[in-house]
Amino acid sequence: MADVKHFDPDTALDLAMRVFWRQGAAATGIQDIVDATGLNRSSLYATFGGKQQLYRAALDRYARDRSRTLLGPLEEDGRGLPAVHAFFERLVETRCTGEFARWGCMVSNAHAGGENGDPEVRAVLDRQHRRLRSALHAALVSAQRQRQLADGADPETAAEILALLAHGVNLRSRAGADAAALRATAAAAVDAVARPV
Amino acid sequence: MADVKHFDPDTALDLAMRVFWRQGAAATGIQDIVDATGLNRSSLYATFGGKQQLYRAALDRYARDRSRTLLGPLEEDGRGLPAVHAFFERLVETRCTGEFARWGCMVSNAHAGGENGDPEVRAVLDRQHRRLRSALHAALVSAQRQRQLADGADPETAAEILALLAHGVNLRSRAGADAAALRATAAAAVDAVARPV
DNA sequence: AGTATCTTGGAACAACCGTTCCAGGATAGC
DNA sequence: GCTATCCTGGAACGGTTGTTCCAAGATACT
Repeated sequence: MADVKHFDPDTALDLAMRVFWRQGAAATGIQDIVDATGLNRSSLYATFGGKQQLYRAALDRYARDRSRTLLGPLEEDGRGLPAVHAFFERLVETRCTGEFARWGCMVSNAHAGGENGDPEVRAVLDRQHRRLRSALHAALVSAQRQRQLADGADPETAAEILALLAHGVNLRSRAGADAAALRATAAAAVDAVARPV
Repeated sequence: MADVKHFDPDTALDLAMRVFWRQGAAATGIQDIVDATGLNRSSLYATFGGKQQLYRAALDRYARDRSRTLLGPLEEDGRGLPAVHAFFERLVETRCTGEFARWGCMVSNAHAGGENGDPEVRAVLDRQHRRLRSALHAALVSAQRQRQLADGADPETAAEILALLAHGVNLRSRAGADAAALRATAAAAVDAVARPV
């Protein structure tokens, strides 16, 4: 009965996540994880099971973190259109600072990379996309109820457009994009879909 | 004076491109290229120089092909807004058929993957994005000149929004997306940005 | 203190990575 | 038919991949 680890699995997962985030799953070796966490191979395998399972755990952790800080407020904000605007401002703000500016969004990266070959990874990706889409949809329906949308506007279509746009914003290579310009673009897009033909 | 290759470098590059497209650069081994092309390692290295240079050549070839069939018509179509609509219909159409449906767009994949660490790769990506953006911009300016846009519409912003949207459409993991729904979404987006506040 | 149980460090594994090398085959000019 | 030149096949390179194994260390209970 000496099942006390010499490290904190939670911090280790956090460090591992950062490596996968920066390099992608394919380009990351176990050695990189060992170097980053300071853990031993044995401990890694005993705790997380292997590279692929560790990547899954890291991606899941990232997705939940990101959902909490980005989607949570949108889901709880009942103001309608202003809530959507606030969401995109948060998105662009975080997108252009710190690790996001350098590495893009780990979920969006996984969407485009070979990582999505794994069904379990794909499940996380789908979950995240559905949650984004439905949060936007709910906010837009709320906006419609508060008469903030032009007559004939379709919350369904608008949510889909904005969800795709959010993915475009998240692309890694557009890291150098001007934050102010991106903010203006996103705001204009929200206004555009709110006042359709 | 026996500098006659026993194979066609062009077909070989095409086959290699398909492998890189499907698997990404990091997940593709030289062996995969050997299997796909039927060539020998020696011939590969003598002709293309190495893995990274081969990937660059493949990406460049893909980008040019795709530009020709997708962006070319947009650049030559002077109808304005209908040209933009036609572009997105072409985009969604190809996006939902054949290899594109299975593997996404090689350029968009590279945007999100570790591939864009290479400056030369990034150059190809930037070139492609600029061309997309400026083709959309030109078409929207033309639309404005033909009074197809609402007063106060900004072709600059609209082009940026639509370029981001195009990237979102191209994401690999959204492969199973319903073509008709995607078409409708894209069309609605074009109409939305054409008739702003 | 003794023992059982888990964790840790580090070596070792086979398989594969991108790349290089060289002998032998194929071709073109003489 | 000979020779010079390039191309091809395949072995081989050192390094790295993800994973496994085991002895040694650390802890908690009796």
